[in-house]
Amino acid sequence: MELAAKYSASAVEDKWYAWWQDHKCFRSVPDGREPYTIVIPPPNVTGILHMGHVLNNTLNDVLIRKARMDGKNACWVPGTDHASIATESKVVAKLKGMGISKEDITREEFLKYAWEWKEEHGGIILQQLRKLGCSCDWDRTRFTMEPALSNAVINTFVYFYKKGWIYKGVRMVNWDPEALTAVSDDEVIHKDTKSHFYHLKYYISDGNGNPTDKYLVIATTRPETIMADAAICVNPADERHHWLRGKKVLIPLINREIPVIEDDYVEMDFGTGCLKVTPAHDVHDYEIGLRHNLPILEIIDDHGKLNEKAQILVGEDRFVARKKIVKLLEEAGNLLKVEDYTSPVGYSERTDAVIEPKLSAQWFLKMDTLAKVALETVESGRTKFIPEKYMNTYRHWMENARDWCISRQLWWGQRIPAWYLPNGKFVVEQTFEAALEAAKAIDPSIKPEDLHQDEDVLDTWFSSWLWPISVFDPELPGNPDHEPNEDLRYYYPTNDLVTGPDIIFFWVARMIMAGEEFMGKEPFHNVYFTGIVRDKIGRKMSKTLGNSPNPLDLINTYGADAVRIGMLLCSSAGNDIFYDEAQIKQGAAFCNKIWNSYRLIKSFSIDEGAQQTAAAKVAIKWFGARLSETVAIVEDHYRKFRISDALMTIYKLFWDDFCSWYLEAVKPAFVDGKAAPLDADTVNVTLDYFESLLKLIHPVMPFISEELWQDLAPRGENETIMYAKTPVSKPYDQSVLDDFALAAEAINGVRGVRSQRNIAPKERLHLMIKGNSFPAEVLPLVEKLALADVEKVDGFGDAQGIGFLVKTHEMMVELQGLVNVEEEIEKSQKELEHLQNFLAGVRAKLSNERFTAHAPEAVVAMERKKESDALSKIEILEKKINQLKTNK
RNA sequence: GGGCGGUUAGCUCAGCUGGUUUAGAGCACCUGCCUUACAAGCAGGGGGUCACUGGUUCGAAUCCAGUACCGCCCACCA
Repeated sequence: MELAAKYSASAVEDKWYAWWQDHKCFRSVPDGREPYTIVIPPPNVTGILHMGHVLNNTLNDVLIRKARMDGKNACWVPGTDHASIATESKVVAKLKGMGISKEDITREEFLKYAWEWKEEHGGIILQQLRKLGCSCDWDRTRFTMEPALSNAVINTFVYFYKKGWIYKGVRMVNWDPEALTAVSDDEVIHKDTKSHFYHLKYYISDGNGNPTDKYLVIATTRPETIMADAAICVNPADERHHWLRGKKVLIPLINREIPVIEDDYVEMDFGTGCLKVTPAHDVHDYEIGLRHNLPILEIIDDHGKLNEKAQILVGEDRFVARKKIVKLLEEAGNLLKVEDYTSPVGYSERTDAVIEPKLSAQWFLKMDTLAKVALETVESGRTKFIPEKYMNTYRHWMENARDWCISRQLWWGQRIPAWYLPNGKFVVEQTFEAALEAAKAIDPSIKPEDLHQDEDVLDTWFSSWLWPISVFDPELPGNPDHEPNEDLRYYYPTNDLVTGPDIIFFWVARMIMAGEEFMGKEPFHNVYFTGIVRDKIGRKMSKTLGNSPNPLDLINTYGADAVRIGMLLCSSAGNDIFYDEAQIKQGAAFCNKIWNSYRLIKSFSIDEGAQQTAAAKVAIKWFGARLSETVAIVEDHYRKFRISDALMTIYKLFWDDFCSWYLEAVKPAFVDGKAAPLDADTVNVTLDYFESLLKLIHPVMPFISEELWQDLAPRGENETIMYAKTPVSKPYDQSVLDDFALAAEAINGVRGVRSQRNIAPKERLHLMIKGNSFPAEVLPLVEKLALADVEKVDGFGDAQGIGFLVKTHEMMVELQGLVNVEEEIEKSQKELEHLQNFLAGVRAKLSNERFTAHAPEAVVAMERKKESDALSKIEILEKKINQLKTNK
């Protein structure tokens, strides 16, 4: 293979991804090996890849590839989520564009459009994941609304219904007037919203529906709902309002008479102490209404518009109505004052519409037992959260979990398997046939056409909570008699789940509930929470802000490996990611570095007769130890899910240790303008080291590592780095590392002199090392990399030069006639001063009896070592300064 | 309103079961180099009283308390 000077990713990446797929490298089937399993957090089926996906799936892919190279049977199950609200709203929008309103077509027609949309856009994101390099077992691709998984959802519903945990009830729910559906409490986002506090006069009725001149004042943020008032409520202990007992008041503008009631709920010192009670449009008012048997009058319709029961402003949107009614109230003299007021208002997570509390019949799943069990799963440590801080959040939610509203007034999703009889009773069964039979048991005269299925579908999360089970064996959930199939037995529980903390309740908690309920076992051992990807200035990436780059563009420009590196570099667990393209550029630069180091290695030629240089020998010994040391560190990082640190450790090993030190040490000299051949051992060891590095980096940079690994040596037809074994850390000699560190410091010293004195890199220098204690075996390395003749001397005599200390080894680069002695003295004096200060600090510590008495021996010994080291350095410096002064 | 987490170099973060040469990394920055693997590079260099205040301790970035900001989660006082 001819290698260009620059690495170009795109051809390489497409080639190897296709090769991996052709060779079934991602495929996993149960066997005798230990399994390692991840299920993908299923992206929305019609979604497109965004930076959050890139982060998440890169992490997943790193983990799965690492496990694969560790010899495990790695299985990453991909798939998509039908995402009921998100997808339905996209389809509704598309139909709107075609001039079709959802209300004008039938459920069947709508679903036809929806499936068409799904076929058209579905799975795009899975194609995009391939560009990223994700090694999913595509043969296992699942979709939450495919027949088998839908069936699992229905079974689950019936199972819980028959267990008595699912019930239908009329409740105040969170109504999204835009999506026209109820949403769960968790899908409501409370945002502090500026509004006004309107103080309104309600006149006391004379008993015949006519106003007297007495009035009370209420304060409300929602004057448009006064027409639905059922009472005015005060706290029974509030003496200010005792005169109102038994009185009736008139609703402004419409003059409907309502009673004054008393309830502890009312805060005396909030507002005016008088609360207007509107049971149909406020949760708390609804509760009060129940306690006091108040009538419920709904004046806002599903679209958030006032209906005819409002009597006035009929057909107006609730916010328009608010403005208009304020004017009307003012004209009528009922508006006392208006205050600015900020209060939390609920918004729909999906549509951002202001949630309207609305009374409606919904299906609920009881949470008490499920939550209790799922809390124990995490508290016992059977499932660990990384970072741990999410435990607290989780516990709090689990301890306060409210019943889960699982019905949605949508069409895209699994339809609730409840069938109503004409008399209003209903039956819950898996199929229509079973429902008919059950119905006949209630009323033998029932005919098929008498049964009417519930119009609602189930919450998306009611299907995705089964994901870690249903992707393997959809028959199991809700089917207690079913024996788990081989896949489920082998792959479940999965190992790690990588996901965002924003869906800890929606998804993570509920998967744990379902896992415990149906499998009696946690669905995963570790949950790694990523941060949220933000832009450089900390804003959440969003389509509307337009601050989200298209990952595919980035992959095309920089390559998938570079994009992966860029995302990982700044992603410590649980911290938000501040995305910056510069990091991806850094990734691309790293690819190029790797590429070019390989170009160098490839250019090595072997001469069987050549002797291994002493420098090469030292370097080989050192890098072997360094590799082992680093591999151990990397393994530790992986164990702790510190992926970003693992990457940085490998990055530095590759760039600094291997390229800047090792390769510089072994690379051939130039003779007659040509690189001299090397001995076989050096070349072979270098190839070995390089291969180890490729294997280390492969989980993070799958493409370039495969490309170079394939070229590095002849490979078999089906061989791939994907299944090569992770390098292992072997025992190593610490003194080898220490000696090398000394050599490196000496080399840096010489380079520093060069830099200060502007001495050309190719000019050979003379380095003198005083005494004989400097390790002799690393001297050849110093000679080569410092480009200096190294000489051990007893003393520098009257040689002139620039001196420096490496630990306690005194060295001098001889520069006859080029040295300013004054400067040298000054420099040494400065260093001496610094050391003396340091020594003073150490001695202060050591002379403190309480320190020597209390501190552990090792710590005291360390301080003594510091003291003696400093002393000997000081001695050397003092002598040197004297010498310089004498020579002057 | 309740809870959780954070505040360390220009930026992003390590370090936090207290002591390892008077604080580390990557990027950015500055200086000099197109030196036959790589200018997406090489060599050298500058930069932080570890948010603030107090406490515990022989010793605190690290433990405790308080303060100030920042972020997140939960919670519909109308």
